[in-house]
Amino acid sequence: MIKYAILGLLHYKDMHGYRIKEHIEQNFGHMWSINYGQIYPNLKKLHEDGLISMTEMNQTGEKGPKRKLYSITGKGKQEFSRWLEESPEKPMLLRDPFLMRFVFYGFGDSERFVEIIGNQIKRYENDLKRRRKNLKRWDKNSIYVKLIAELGTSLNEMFITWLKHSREEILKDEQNNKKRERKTGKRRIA
Amino acid sequence: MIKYAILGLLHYKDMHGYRIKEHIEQNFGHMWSINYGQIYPNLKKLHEDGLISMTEMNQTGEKGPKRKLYSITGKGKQEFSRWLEESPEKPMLLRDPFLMRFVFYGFGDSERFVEIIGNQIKRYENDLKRRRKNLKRWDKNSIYVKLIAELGTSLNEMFITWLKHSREEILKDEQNNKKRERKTGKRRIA
DNA sequence: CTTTCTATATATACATAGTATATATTAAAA
DNA sequence: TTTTAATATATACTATGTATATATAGAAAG
Repeated sequence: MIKYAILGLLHYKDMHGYRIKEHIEQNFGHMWSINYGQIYPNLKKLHEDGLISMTEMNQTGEKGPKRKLYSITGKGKQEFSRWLEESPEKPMLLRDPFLMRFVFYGFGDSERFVEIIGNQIKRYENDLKRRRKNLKRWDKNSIYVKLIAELGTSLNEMFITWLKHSREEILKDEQNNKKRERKTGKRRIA
Repeated sequence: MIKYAILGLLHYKDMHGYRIKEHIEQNFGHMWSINYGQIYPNLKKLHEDGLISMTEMNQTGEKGPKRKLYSITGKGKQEFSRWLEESPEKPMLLRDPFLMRFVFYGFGDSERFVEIIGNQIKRYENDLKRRRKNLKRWDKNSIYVKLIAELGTSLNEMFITWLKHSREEILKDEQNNKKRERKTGKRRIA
């Protein structure tokens, strides 16, 4: 999939590897991240397959070694369009180290987990502030990029609501458990 | 992370590889999927590290080759608890072949994309029906498992709303573009 | 009664995604 | 003139995910 993301960016503008990462961070950093370890091997593969072409640049007055500027080829544009108009097979995949733990929170100390949930709420409330501030920035972009940014804030809002709801439910559940313990205790004494 | 998911399931109950997949599909199939290619190598590694123990079973009256039943060890429980009480570092990661394409829809034929968005809406509306039906089933489980199921439906609802909103915005944008074309056409004639 | 089918069960090879780190170049700062 | 910082590319390694191979035995078909 990253292959096509890179192809799409080169469809928009010629770039070298370092610039691709910069571009993604500036424009999609709120939802997507990428590493050089994914970029350079993919550029190499795309070049071998003839989907992109490469020119070594002799830039002056710039730091660092020579840039390798990549352009999408005709073949590349064709392959990109083919992919773009496919109806995607696989469903959305949500991976999160917090949610992975959440499933098993029944095995541990609920007080600690209420604390961790608090941390998550803080994190995503900060994210949301930043996203809302950036939303206006996308107005000049294509509606598609703007809509993706809107999805980001919606997801964020929904998740915060769910986190707060979960915290309440866990605290309620904990109090019920304590009550039950007290009752059992009394019976034992009696 | 899968390492800890498996450890968590074995914390709940002794299982062999095949059963682990079955269990995940029955209980978390709506949000999580796993393959034997992830399960068996992980079981092997966990066993080597002494976090789980293994007994070959001599089951009779059952199909297939001998099962290898795994149990979590004391060391495994310790390692699992350590992980469980960690505050997760990395943020949520949403990966979706549809959203990856969505970013680049400005490069292609909007009519085709409206069609694809329609397919997505159908898919997630079916998912939502299934999820709502299953929600009651989680009442008997731990509140954590139940809350995760609720998150699933919330995410689903939010995404459908966003898809419908996006479809409208794209159609509106298309009409604006056509109007602009007609105006430019007139000017050219005049 | 023996071949074929199906479900159970384990295992490995391979591809893709993601992290960590090594290396080179040059401008600017100390 | 050595060090630091930014630019730029590249590779090694780990984790995740897909595809496929292999084995066993009950059930069904002929």
